Amino acid sequence: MIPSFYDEGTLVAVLTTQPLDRALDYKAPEGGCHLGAFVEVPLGPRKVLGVVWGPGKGDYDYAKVRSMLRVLDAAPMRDEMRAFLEKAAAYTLTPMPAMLRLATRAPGLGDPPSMRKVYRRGRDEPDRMTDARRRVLDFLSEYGELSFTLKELAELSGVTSSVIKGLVKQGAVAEEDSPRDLPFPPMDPSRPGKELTDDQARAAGHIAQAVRSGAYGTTLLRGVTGSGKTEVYLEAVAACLKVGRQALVLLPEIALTAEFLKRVEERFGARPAEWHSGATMTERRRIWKMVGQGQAQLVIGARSALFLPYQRLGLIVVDEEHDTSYKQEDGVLYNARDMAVLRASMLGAQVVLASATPSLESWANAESGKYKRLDLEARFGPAVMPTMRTIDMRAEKLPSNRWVSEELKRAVEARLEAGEQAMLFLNRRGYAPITLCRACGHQVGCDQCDARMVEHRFLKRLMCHQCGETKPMPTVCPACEAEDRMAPVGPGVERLGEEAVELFPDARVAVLSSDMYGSARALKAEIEQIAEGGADVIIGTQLVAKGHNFPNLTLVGVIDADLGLQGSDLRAAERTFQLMRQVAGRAGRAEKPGTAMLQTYQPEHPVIRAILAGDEEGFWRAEAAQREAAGVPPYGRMAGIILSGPDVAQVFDAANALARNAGALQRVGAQVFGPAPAPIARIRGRHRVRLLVKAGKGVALQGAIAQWVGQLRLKGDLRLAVDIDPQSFY
DNA sequence: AGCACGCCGACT
DNA sequence: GTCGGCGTGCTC
Repeated sequence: MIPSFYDEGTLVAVLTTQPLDRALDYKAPEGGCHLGAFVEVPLGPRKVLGVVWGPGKGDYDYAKVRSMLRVLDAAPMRDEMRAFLEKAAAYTLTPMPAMLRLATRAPGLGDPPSMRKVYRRGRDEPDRMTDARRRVLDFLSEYGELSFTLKELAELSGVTSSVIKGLVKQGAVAEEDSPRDLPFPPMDPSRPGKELTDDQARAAGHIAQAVRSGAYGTTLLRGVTGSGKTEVYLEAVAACLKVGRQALVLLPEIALTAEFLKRVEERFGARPAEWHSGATMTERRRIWKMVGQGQAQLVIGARSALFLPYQRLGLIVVDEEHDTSYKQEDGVLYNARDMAVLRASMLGAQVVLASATPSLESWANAESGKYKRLDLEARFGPAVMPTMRTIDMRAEKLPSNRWVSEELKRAVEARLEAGEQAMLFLNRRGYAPITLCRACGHQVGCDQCDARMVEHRFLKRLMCHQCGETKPMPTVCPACEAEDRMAPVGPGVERLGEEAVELFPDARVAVLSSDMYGSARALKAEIEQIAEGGADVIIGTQLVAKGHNFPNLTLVGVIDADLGLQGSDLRAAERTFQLMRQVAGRAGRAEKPGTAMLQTYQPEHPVIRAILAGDEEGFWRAEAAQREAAGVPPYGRMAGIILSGPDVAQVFDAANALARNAGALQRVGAQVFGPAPAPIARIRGRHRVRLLVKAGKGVALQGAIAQWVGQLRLKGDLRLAVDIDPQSFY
């Protein structure tokens, strides 16, 4: 049993956020410290953040052991959280300090509560009354005990701050210190939610019951768009709040919309804590501290909200669980969906994985009985699903630089006449994916990466989608120096927008792409404005497929349904299936029935056929059989090892050396493939080489990999990253 | 991550 | 002779 308190001078192991490979011993400070305490410790000439991780190891020259500087003013990290971080680190092969950094992503963690001055009605009357003074006092009387900041009060009562200062001096206005980080308003789980259908009520009841049991469990909640998934899991949230535990709803970053938050606020009568990348430092600190004190009952957030210091978490909802953005692709490589299940299992909490189109992993876990599965029927019966059909592009004779088939064009025109919205979906940002020299055939590439530069006419530049590098559009070919022969080839959403303007001259055309708006906030505002009728034809990329409601949208045209079917990615078919289903689900979400048209060169492809037939189970079964036969996830295990460095030969040498000495892997029956250039062989000037590891389902892969890569001494600027359960094969 | 130490080439 | 490049190792 580890003691939970250490007296002054005791030897204690402290884990810091510095990239050291283990915890360091320190002496407990004056007044002692708790296990899990957030502390400041000296490290060389610096002061760094750390957490008391356990008793000291005592294997370091005692004379050199230094004393901790201070215990920070934050609730100590709970045993459960420390154990979770350790397990997550072991699973993802992430060094502990990097793991700890994920859990301390809030500024001013150790600062004493930040205070600010607030003002309310004081006891005394001013010696002389003036118009301005009257306005201030009337305003304050009206709001009773409420207090305001100086700026608020001055603005709201229409005076300058000097008037208020004057009143403070005379005691007519009271000035007080109040903590800047306020608790979140309590949620009211007993407010009535939306009325549920029998089907929904049954599903909600199941999950609520599980939440009340206080045990771990995972439920896959499957339901098409409009089937009321959100209402159902909000009932589970209500049940969780009622038993006094905290709840977390994870969403893909882009789905964290004002519309969604409004629904939550309506359900619980107050705004939850919102944790997302756009949050200010002040907001982050407030959420981190309040979650830790149990004064934020409900958190709605993107994947990193999983690492907040919850005190008594009872439920984690992972909405759109199949979404690829749950997999962090740089830095710490973790899948928030899997980590949510891990954390819940350690806490005795429930997980709800919600999706219209679950990932094959979750589908298989439900099949095998690891997860419970609940299916929701569409609220208004099957009629709400759009009519879907393919347009065989092999039969189309489109002029060059045209991508909208005659049939799709006519369908859009029909919607415009009916005063409804149509969407053209193309998963390619920018104007044209290729910029080609008509004289010599040269394609403009990025100087730093092995990727083609994509023309963004909106930005008036070429952009590399790997590293974000931009350069001006060349007028002279960089290879053969021919003048004015550079031409855009292929469609991007911007170019499709131009075509739409020509095809539908009277329609208002809007192009929605993540790079066309300065901020996520501006983009969301634009999407909402369009959903309310601000455009007739919507041209969009991937991001429009994510959970936005367009009530007047009745037609979706998928310009290139084949994008993503090809390629070496083992999840390509699954992705295309999910994306097509979701895009199709955009149409006819409200009362109006919708149509989805898929332009394809492969109308016979099994994925396209499964989409058309609406035969989801059939698709999953076929895909599962294929993966099982190939021994790939979820029926086998995979890991990627990416070595990168500035010198190709050096990177390859290291990768070859690693591949040759794979004894640790062979002993567990795992296979190594490669080295091969990673699909994107160069990013930001660094060459990337990849090894793929494939193993059977029961293999203890992490241990073997750790042992294997541990033998490699990385020289110079060489980096090695292990990606357990790689999602993207790029 | 920072920062010091130290071992080789270009300069005063 | 000595200044400074950045490869290597250490921080309790």
